[in-house]
Amino acid sequence: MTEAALPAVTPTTGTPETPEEPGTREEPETPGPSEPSRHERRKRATRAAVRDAALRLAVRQGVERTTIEQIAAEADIAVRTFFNHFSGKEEAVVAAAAVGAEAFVAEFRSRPPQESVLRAIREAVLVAMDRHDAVGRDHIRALRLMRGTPSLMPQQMAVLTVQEDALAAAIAERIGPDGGPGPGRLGRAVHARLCAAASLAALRIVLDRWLAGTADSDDPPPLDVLRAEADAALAQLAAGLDHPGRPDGG
Amino acid sequence: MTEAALPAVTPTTGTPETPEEPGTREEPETPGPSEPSRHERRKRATRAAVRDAALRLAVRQGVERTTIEQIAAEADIAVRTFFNHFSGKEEAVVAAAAVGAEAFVAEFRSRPPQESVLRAIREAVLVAMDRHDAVGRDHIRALRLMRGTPSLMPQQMAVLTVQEDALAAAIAERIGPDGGPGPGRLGRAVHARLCAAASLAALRIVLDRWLAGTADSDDPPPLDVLRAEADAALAQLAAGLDHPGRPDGG
DNA sequence: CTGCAATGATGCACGACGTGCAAAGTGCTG
DNA sequence: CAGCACTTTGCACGTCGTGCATCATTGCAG
Repeated sequence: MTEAALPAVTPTTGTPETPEEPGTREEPETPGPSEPSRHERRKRATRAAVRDAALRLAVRQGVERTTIEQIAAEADIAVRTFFNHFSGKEEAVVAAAAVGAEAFVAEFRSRPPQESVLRAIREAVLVAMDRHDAVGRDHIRALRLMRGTPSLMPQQMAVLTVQEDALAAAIAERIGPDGGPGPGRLGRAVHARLCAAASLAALRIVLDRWLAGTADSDDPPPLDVLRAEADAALAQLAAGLDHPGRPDGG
Repeated sequence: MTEAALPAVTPTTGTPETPEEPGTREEPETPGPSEPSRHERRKRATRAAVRDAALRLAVRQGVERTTIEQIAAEADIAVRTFFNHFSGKEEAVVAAAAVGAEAFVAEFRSRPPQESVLRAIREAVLVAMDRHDAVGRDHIRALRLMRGTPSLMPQQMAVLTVQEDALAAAIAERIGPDGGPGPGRLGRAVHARLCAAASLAALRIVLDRWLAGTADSDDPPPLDVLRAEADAALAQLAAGLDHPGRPDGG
């Protein structure tokens, strides 16, 4: 399981956004039109540092015993700055869960256009899972933290909603403009969002079950079980919830 | 639209749980085994009073400008007591959204056993919507508050999760024990939860769209549009997301 | 290079929030 | 009635959240 394994509910204990040391990196002469300014990059780096510090502390000592002051100290910022980035510690802890989701949506966008929506989602999920096979202890601990801390649940669900937005937008583009063969009685936007929401819910459910089945072991759980269940749940959505076991035909 | 119209995202501005005046109600000689104790009834009444006060104040002046002290005063309790019931003001405001959901699940449970899962859900939704046809101004205001206040979203999603639990349990009972004809490649529990989560997501999405379409009007929105879209979305889940427009056959 | 505007970080103040604890009030049982 | 369980309450106090002004960094124009 990797950072990009599943949207939303998959935190990372490392950061792909390495905080930049001022002055230690060679600067391009002129930033390209789509390249973030230094301001923007520093801001993102600070945010990532805070997010990762929050998760580290929460894994180490539990969310309830983690204070914002500790997070700020760990990230080497002022407490006041913490609130420039997050509304509270739960949001910071959970923010790590969002890290891999952009890659998942990008993978979905790059699927061949002839694949059906749910087929493309299924493939994107499998690709994301296959990206790395290493399952680290720290990673499992973070997942378990998320699952075992009720106070994190609202923010986890909120993160899921943001990702639902992104996936729905990608699906809407895939379906194409209204008037096409697409969504039948539902409008395109509703259909896209329905696919996104249902798929993400399926992934959430499957991940939760998988983690539940591994609660008492320090060993990395069998990833192929998770992979198979995710695929089966998505296939079920494709084929129809009133038709259990039906081949999805997608 | 009524209290029981849709699960989770439908608040009420009145309370079906009338706070009891101590000493003004005749007591049965002995509480039955399933009848709540007075302790329990008082606790529930307090909770309902707080919840309703929170929603009233939030509708009146906005969530951000509503303090816990105001809510406590409005509900005539101590601030300390507020925290015996809710973790924060957002949870209190959103708690009203959960009021009608038990009735919806009960309606689902009472559907004829030969109906498919999604058919039973569809029928329960339609029954719940038809229970009352009056759409009050206060009610629409509450719905719009929920939609227009980002800080409420995590707690709204959390409420949805609780109701997903309840609906999934009901669905699992309906499906029957594992080993039956039921869920195919997915286990019974996963299938039940998948149905619950996807259905509730559909209702959430449809309600959101409906409210978006009524944002600029004080008039009650056309309820039959909401009814039709909810039914169409659930039918789509029944028939398969990769088969837009397919009759659901359920 | 200098000046200026924009932006993020920071210190500070202070009201609001969240929690533990003990006391008071209420309800139930024997 | 006494004892016990449960809910509410007052209080203390650390933590949190926000507004505001200042500082530091960055990017741009002249």
